[in-house]
Amino acid sequence: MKNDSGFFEMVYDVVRLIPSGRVTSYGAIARYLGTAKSARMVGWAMNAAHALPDVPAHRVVNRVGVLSGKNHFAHPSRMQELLEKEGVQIQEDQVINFREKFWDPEKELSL
DNA sequence: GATGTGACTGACC
DNA sequence: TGGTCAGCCACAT
Repeated sequence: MKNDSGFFEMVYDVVRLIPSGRVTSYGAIARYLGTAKSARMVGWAMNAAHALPDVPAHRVVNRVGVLSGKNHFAHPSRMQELLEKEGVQIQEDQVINFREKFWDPEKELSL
């Protein structure tokens, strides 16, 4: 990963590595990429990731586990649907046991 | 080339 | 304990 193709590509690579049934935060990805203070950019990248088929943007939520970006999907309920299908329980647009489901690239990829 | 905006986060009051 | 403010960087206009 970490293609020099661009910031977005790096983001996509990380997001693609998120295992099913797990979720991560924009900040975690940003930090992994070295742009911790630019978590917004990750969100921005996700917006563009919308065009890509293999980028599970629904597994990316904000730091408290809220589906902040669900509104950007074709159907807002789609994000929750996909997550629940993968075993992630959602309530009030928020991931239940977010701490348990949380997938930290820095930790999981052991770098 | 300057200005505005955003799927966030951490710090401060 | 909870709401508000500012920073941050890439992309579009």
